[in-house]
Amino acid sequence: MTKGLSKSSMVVSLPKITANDVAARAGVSQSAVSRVFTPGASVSDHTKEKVLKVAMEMGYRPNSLARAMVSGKSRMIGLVVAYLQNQFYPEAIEKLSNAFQEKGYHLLVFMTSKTEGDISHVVEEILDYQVDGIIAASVAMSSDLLQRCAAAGVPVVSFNRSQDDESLSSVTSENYAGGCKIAEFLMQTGHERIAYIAGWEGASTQRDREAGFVETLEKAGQSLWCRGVGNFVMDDAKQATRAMFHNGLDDAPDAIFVANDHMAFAVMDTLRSELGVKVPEQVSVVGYDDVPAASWAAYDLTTVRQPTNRMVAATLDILLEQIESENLPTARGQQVKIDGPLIIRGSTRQKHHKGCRT
Amino acid sequence: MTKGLSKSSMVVSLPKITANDVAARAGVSQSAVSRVFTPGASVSDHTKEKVLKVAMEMGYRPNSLARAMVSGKSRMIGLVVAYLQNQFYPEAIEKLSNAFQEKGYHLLVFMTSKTEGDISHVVEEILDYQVDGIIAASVAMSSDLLQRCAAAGVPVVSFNRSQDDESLSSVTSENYAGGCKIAEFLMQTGHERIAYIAGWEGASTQRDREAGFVETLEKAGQSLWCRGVGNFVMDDAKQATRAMFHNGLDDAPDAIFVANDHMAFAVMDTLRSELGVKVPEQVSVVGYDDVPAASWAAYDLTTVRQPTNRMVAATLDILLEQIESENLPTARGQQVKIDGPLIIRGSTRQKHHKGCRT
DNA sequence: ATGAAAGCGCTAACAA
DNA sequence: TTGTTAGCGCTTTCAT
Repeated sequence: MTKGLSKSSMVVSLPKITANDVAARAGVSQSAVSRVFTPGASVSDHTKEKVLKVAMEMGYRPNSLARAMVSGKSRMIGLVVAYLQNQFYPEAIEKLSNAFQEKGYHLLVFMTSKTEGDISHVVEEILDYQVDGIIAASVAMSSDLLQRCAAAGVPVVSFNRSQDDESLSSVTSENYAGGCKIAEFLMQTGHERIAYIAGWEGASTQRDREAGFVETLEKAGQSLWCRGVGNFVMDDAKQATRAMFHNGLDDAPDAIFVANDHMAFAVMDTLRSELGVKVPEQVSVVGYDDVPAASWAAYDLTTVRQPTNRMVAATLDILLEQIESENLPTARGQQVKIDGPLIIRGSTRQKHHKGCRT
Repeated sequence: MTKGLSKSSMVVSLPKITANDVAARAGVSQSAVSRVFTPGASVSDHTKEKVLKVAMEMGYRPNSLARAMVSGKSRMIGLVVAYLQNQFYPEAIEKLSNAFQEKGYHLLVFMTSKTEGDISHVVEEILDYQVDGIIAASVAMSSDLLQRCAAAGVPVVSFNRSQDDESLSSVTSENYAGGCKIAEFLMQTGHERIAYIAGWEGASTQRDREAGFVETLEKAGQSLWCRGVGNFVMDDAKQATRAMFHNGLDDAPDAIFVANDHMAFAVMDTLRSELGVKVPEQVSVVGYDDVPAASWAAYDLTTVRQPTNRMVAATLDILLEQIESENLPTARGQQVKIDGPLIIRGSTRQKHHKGCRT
């Protein structure tokens, strides 16, 4: 034990084993050791064996940071995310993390508020860590931020948000089409006073869902009965719901499309427990995302599924392709939109019940 | 633009600005630049200003990895986590991430399954990244794994799991006391056939909650009416619920304590929608955690709150103290247990209704 | 196939 | 206060 005394006085001896130590004990050069741990390198089976044996004995593992420094690849992906209350994000993070882990990458997580300044601050910090790529989950990247990332040679994918900026790659579901599907379904099932509760109006997902929804309604000669804003948070959604039923059922909607499931739960709670309105008998509710809770019996929510698996796969593809091709960040990003099905459950009534609103 | 041509042929010119570049332009030494960006270093206001100005112009930011290499501090914390479906974890992660971020640390996330082998694999990978500390959220760290971490000088805190191993620091709520509180409450409110649905039996939280619960019951001369195992997952909890009501209400419990909220939701869903059993009129349900959904009107679940804020604060304290004190990992860890209140809501009946089980 | 040597970008003595 | 000088642990030419 005493032989391990570190040179810096006599404090502790935490034997950080380096490639050098292994090399010495194995009787080879340090570069030989490096090559043994470098996938496609040229080493004889003999040295490989020898080195591996010694390395095992000494508990040696290559230092990722040192490797990152010299190779320029940290095998870390920065994930920027704002809000984990909405179940959609934990689910996505879990899948993203697993997918990237399988490829030897790991996620460095950065929480941020939605304020512009905070985001840019966070992105700077991310870049400091020399991440190989960035996933911006539901946060808006300003153009200058994208510039900074491009300048640093770090590809960015926007997850569950798109942007006009054509240089930004993004992965979303077909939000416009999803909105259409819901409108069609509600009209087919005989709803005549169809309302919408919007998410945060700065979000592309919100805009696209609403556009598809409203335009489909109008194309069929039906216009939106009323509209509220929930900003993707429960409290605002509740407020919007109360406003819609302010005069009881008389001029209230007979169907509400809520811009995401998370708010839809709050809407249903308010309807049933606070206002005493029956779902779906008196009003149908539709959400968006198909988060796990949407299928829980207490809500049994009709919704459009966001296919997280495929969204994650697309994100992985885009990012890895850009990372692995040595090319400069192409000025053109990919905009991937993935179609998701309407999942019909019990929060919407199925039949046409004209005037049947006891 | 042409002046930026990189030496390596004529591919791209991604001008990675280094401290050297800044130094050159500012007419100072590279170490001067370093000092400007090192909190407690000695630099004259004059050079500081000059350097800062040039750095700004060139868009220079210190490379965290290089800094980590030489300083031995990466300012990254490895977070190992297994399961994000349970809302408790996203909430905890969000708070942990924010708390550490404020202190200049960031979380490197590693998802893992609960299998022993997978965990050790993941921990090795974490260590490769030279993290300054590890948070194990609801994953069991074997003794040899702890050894490895200790050997690497990396402190570990177990979050929401404790362990007999005294060398491991852990942060949990007062699970035993929580179990007691629930037993007392259920007895006070006149329940006489009290059941328990367990979590995964390998978890300390599960064991402690059950022990407190059952022992309190027994101390009052009441024994557990029946018991099922839900393993902390919804499907198993549903199965356990069905088993308990297999013969209708005759020999069924009049109260169920479910080891966490996540399972309690599944239990309530099964009870109400599948078995047609009324909550709380026919059976009271209690959970544990007080995750956001527990307060949603659809569940309105009586539960014991795990004080995440304080648990996170404790985790931060323990980890930072160990990181910042240069001491060798003390063989003794801290076991912090934080008390949480019983939150009484509508999933339990309040009054004694002997025999009133219509 | 292997070793020697040159850094990656930075911090931390050590002088001056 | 400042510049000079060593490295941190590794990958990667370049010789051999």
